Amino acid sequence: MDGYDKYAFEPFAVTVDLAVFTVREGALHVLLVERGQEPYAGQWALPGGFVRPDESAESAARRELGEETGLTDVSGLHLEQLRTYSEPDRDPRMRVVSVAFAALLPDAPEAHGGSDAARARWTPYGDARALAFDHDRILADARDRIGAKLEYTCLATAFCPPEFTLGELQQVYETVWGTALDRPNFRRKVLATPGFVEAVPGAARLTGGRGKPAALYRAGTATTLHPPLLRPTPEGRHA
Amino acid sequence: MDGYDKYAFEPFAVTVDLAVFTVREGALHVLLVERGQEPYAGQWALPGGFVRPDESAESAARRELGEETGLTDVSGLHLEQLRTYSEPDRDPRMRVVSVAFAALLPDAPEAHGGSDAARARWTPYGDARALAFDHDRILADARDRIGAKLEYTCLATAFCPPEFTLGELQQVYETVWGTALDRPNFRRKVLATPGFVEAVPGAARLTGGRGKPAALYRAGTATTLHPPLLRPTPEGRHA
DNA sequence: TCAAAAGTGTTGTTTGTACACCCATGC
DNA sequence: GCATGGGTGTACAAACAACACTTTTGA
Repeated sequence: MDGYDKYAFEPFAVTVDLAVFTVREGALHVLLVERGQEPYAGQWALPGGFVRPDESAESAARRELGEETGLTDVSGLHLEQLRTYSEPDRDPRMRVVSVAFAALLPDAPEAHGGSDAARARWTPYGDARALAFDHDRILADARDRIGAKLEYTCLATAFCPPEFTLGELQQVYETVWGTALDRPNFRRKVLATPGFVEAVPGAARLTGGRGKPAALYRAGTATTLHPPLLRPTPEGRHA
Repeated sequence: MDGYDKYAFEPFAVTVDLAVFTVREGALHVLLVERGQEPYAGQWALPGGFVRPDESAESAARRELGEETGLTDVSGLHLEQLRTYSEPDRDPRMRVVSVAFAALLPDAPEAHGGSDAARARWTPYGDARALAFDHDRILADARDRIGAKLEYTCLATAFCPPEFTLGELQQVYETVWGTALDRPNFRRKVLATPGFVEAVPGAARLTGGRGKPAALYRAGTATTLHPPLLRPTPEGRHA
């Protein structure tokens, strides 16, 4: 920015909107809140709120995340800025610029209507439609981004509890991408990437009672995947 | 966002900042402007300006791009939202939230100090330091993003004129990544990706007089690269 | 005739993919 | 035993990387 011109300055409201995802029962879920006031009263929307004068958008997003999910410690959760939505007419009341974030949760703690949200609910991604404002668009963008980032980052571990099995990790990929993956190959690929996961020595977990107990892993220190873990081409992408 | 509370509403100024890149003489250049006013008077900064009440951040960015570069038609240029910078103290005067964009130009038309910019200048990326505000950070983020997107999108053609040779395209990759690529393999890879480039029938261009004339290509219709064109691992990345 | 840049061919290695198969547990 | 999910092996195919070689131009 440049040129400090008081007359060029126009007041904007700045908000954050959050697309909070989790994997539950093999399906991607997103956290929605029911609006209490007009406009869009009674409709579902992404959680969010105003950025306060003394905080950054990131701080505001993390604060809202705690308020909406009821989690006491959200410091370790994955929170990622998506993009900013600034169409002049996106809010009928006034000029509101919204910084959108995507958050990934290991498992779904039951949401409780927080602060200013009438009700909060985990909703299967496919059922989240006709949201308030431009939240349909934001949600779709968030999902695209998450899916793409699974390919070349270690993001998937953010969906898992501190200790997890490779089967659980694979389920994250399969759920977000909506495709089945070959287990042996997935396993090799993950283990061949240094820093993606590290074994928890000796530990094992029974997977719902049935089957052989699986070894446990923790998230590693790496953040990017080289080479990437490409999703099977759905026979219609370029290349 | 949720909860229409007049008291929660705080006025923010919203600006756009642009990291405008071009490849010139085998080096990555970025467009900088010299600040005329305090704060940071006399220092270099990224071009940008206030978002007007009736336009989106994208519109503002494109408007500024035209004003700063002096280009009459910026409609076809690549403009991409990076992220939003919202630290409370990033501007000493007041609360300013800035939406950052990266723009890619085919070749460097000489910049002329536009509207509110005292002077504008193309600067080699490495020489762009000690910029005003948090622009060092924004610029570094922009460069990282561009480099990463070359791997899995067709972005590189945005650095090229409407018709270009494969050698020119390869130079874009080499310049942004700072690594040499094997020409035969690069060529095969590009041509094997449907929609990346399409041949201009019959046309050829002499490359600075010397050497065999090269075939000309246009940007194709694809936007993503599958599989990606990974940069040589600099022996220190994960995996 | 040489340098420079475009373009083609070839070969060995790596990676990915699709399986078949064994292991440990609960019922 | 058998179903279920974890884990290993293997063989074929595709992709990648390195580099030798040919072609066409200007000087």
